[in-house]
Amino acid sequence: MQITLPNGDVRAYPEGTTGLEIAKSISEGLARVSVGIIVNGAPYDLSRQINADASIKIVTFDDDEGKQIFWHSSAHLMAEALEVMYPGVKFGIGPPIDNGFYYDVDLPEGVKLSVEDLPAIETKMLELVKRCQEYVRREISWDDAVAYFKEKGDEYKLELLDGLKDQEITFYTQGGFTDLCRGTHVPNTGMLKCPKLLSVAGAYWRGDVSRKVLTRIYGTAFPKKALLEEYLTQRAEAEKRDHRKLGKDLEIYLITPLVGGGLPIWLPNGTAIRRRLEAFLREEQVKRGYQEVITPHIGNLELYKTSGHYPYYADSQFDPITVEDEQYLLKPMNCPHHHQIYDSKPRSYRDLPVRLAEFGTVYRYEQSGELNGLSRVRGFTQDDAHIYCTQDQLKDEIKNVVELTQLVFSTFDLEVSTRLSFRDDNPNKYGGDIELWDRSQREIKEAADEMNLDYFIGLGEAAFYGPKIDFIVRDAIGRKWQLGTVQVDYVMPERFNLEYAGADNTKHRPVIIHRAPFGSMERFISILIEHYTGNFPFWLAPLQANILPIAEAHQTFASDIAAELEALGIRVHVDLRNEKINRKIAESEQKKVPFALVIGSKEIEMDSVALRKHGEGDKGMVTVAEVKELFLHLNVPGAK
RNA sequence: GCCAACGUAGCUCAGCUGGUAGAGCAGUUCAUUCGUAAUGAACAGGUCACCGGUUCAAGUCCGGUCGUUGGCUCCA
Repeated sequence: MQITLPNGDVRAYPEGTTGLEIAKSISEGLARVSVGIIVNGAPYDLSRQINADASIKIVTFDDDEGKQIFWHSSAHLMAEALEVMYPGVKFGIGPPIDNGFYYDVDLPEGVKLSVEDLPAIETKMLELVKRCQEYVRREISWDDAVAYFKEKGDEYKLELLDGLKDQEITFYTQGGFTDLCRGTHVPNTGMLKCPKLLSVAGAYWRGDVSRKVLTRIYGTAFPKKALLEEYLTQRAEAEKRDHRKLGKDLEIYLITPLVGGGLPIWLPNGTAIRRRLEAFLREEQVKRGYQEVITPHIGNLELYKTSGHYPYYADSQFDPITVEDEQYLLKPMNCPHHHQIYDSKPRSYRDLPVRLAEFGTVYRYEQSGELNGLSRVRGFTQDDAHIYCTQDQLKDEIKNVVELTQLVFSTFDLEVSTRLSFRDDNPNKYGGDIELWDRSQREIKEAADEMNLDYFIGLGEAAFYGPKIDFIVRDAIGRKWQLGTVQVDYVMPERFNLEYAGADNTKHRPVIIHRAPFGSMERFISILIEHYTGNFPFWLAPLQANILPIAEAHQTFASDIAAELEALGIRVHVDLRNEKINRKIAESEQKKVPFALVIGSKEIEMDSVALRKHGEGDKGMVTVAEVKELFLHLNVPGAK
């Protein structure tokens, strides 16, 4: 048979040759590190025979597919260790994930597992690694598979088998452990040299709140110790970037139990950053024809009944407040208020698009277990806007807001992934006509294609009133967060009976675009803190320069320079403390202030400052005029 | 909300198998007037998250509450 290699070479092998034999024929070294083989796009075990012409790719841990195989096998290895240590343990699912694997297990009655138990399990895993047990694949009939797990008493695997009738069932066995598994696996446990178990968590069986909570054990594994150590170091480094730590160190925000969980208080430094961001976006919005509005923090419940948000999202709203027999809701979103503004006077097609923007603070009841620093809170401010336009204007308007969103992300050099969030086929989750949905999804996709967006489609991720384009980033420890969003809405115009007079002198429905480039100021800033490791660019830094006189004799000159810079709108501080210059510099660096201006007798003589850039050190003497020029140049959004 | 872990001074942390709380930094005061990452000394600072229980004795053991963290579920 003819085997085509990734580089295009075609080689002849006898029928029934295994992946491992092909690997060996290429090189012994490759055979030693390969974990699987992709045959015509499908992953195969190396031990499995190939019986027809095929294109193949041998994968190692260095390939993404290889990592998945490696970690999936590691999950089985951990399962085997658990079965030895906790006889009677039952297994749910144990897949590979981004940086490792997990296995959901139901431990025997009375057994509780905590992180302290993980080292012992690791030790057992290492013992199994040393045995170099082969992973043996076996095709089995559905009935035999059911019989096996009935005998074993594992109702979770039986439930999984229920969903696999009429499909090929495979078992994998390594050592004494057999699992229902599609594969693929590494040849033997000996390859999984450096396993590391990381954490324990509860997880509902099949993600269903009404079902049993299983114990989920997270782990990872590497073929070399150096790789494991590198990974662990990276994790430790990432923790230092955590916005909750830096937010405290740099006095950006505060959360106190007395105010309430998820209700961040913006400290002066955080407020400075936030105001700069707002000013940046305001300016861009003015250029693009937005009008700014302000709406109250509560609204009559009827408003949200009209919009459909209540009771649709009742579970995640604070309970209504009753005032003089009327019920009010703490504002969970700004849109209905803006619709009232649109509807407050007759609109002509000549007025459209109407673009209403607001930094609007909203309140949502998030479950206590979900609260997370600034990323997930109960009170937050959206950089919200609603664009009311005609059908003809829609696609251009989508493009405009996507362009604005991209400007925002590029200004901060943020790497985002773009998701087109469409509906799935669960009719209960969505409102409005299916034709309108199809139309808006089509329009979003066309706009995205015409803009050459690099996107993926998320089915079931749409809002109840329409599809979205969502921009997603990762935080320091790899969790994904949605930031910006662009949403097309045909439902609210109907619900609020919004109209405009067309050129034909009849009433028409506008289309609404909801959009928020930052998403929430809180979450966006949490990401920025981590993205910059707290080293904010000059234009955003709460304090932009520390002015450091060396001794008392230099204080007047230092204060004069401070006043000159402040007059230019630069945020400076003069360190008049009776401290040595070394300490003043050290503290300025620790607080991550972009510049320090050291002032001594030499500088005064030359009408200069000694410029020190954060993280880079002494830049030498620079005249006061040059400093002003530099700072003004750096003090604009996106400047570097 | 659910599962698990954690909660000691403003911050970072120590406190062995229960015997009555300790360090560094920050703060205050004094001395020092200093040239590119922390000058020295003294002082002050804690109902050991909160409530209850066991015990002669609880920061330490047990239970509950609150909060935080890692996940799950949810996210307009």
